Amino acid sequence: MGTADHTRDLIVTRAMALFNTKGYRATSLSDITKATGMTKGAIYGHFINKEEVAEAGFDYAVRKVTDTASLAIRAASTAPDKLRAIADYYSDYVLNPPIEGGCPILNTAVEADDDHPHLRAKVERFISVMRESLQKIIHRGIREGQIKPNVNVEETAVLFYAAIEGAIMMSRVEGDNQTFKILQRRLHREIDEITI
Amino acid sequence: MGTADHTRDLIVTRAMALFNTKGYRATSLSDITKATGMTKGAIYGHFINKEEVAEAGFDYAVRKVTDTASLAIRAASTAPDKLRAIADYYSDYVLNPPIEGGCPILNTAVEADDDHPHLRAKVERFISVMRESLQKIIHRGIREGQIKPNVNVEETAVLFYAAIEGAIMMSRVEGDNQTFKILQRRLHREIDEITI
DNA sequence: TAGTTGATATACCGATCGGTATATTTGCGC
DNA sequence: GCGCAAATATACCGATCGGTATATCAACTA
Repeated sequence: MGTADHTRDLIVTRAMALFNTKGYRATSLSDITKATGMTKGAIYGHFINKEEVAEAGFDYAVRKVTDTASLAIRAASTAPDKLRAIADYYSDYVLNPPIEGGCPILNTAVEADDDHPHLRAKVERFISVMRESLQKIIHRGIREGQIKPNVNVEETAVLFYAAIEGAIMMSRVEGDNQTFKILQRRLHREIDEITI
Repeated sequence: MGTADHTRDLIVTRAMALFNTKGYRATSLSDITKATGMTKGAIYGHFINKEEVAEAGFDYAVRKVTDTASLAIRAASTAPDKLRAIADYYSDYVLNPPIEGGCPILNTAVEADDDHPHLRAKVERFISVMRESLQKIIHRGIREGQIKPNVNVEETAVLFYAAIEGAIMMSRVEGDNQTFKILQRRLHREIDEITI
């Protein structure tokens, strides 16, 4: 305990790539054994069932998305620049997602909203965190005189994140990021308009 | 032939409700037999395999969404009113979707982008039609002096549809349409701003 | 009413599913 | 090197999967 369990990490990362590409339901235990080079015995030595692998996989995905995103956000100093950094981060994300298979939030949200209540709750929590992060950036921008004070913070945060996730869906179906690039330009324009 | 095949329609509509709720992969033939009250023999008398049921189901879903949406759009006379009608249509759509289980475009896009190339292509085609419809409305609004001529048509269409689909995803995960209502207000505000 | 045809029901197939019980291997304290 | 415990591998389970072959049924024609 406490020290890193490399086998468990290997299973989680490889399995999550499969879950995020094919879906949780469509990924079988034997898919995971092939991808990891391990056997069922090894996997069930670390997890009680497939569902636990899925939840650990989603936690790992959230950690990875959060880490890479907040790195990009922190690199920008002003609120408008942070918002631009988010739009740009997701623009790259479409074809080079941190987890193979696209956006794990979007994918998990769609697959888990009926079955898999634990996963659904985790997605809901992430979306809430994301919205609050966006709102904090905008609020701080207003407080520090970088963003116009009449901006509706809640609406802007929802518009940003909803549009980003929707455009990811569109771009992945289309197989390129042209659509996302169009949205990216529109978000930049939006940011310019609310910047003082 | 030529005349309506009620049995086939029954299978398609009941199956699509399942596909849209649980997913294509997670819906088994025996789920479909239970939902329709028919047996495998009847189903395979009308379809060569499960994939064909899925494609017929998606076609039906697209027809239904298109029909109900264009009804709402046509009821509005000016371009800004048509855009408002679309935002309002989808606001109701979140909790009372025309097909049980949410937005079939979003659900199918996420599930089909790796496997199911035919479904993926159908989704891509619908998204393209939707974008063009939005662009036509805006273009016509500009031509008829209802919408400001400096509006970027392509960007606005992508922003609208992406934000709507993203907000549907968010709202369904959250189990209510509060988030979509916020987006709806933001879209109305956007429409007001581009209206002459 | 007998025969025919298309629709539906039943019974069955091999494959694969998630999961488990048991065997084997690995690595470490001594 | 020995013994033990944890990690991993193997073999197997019942259930269910999509699909098919065959049997039964319903409706219509002659």
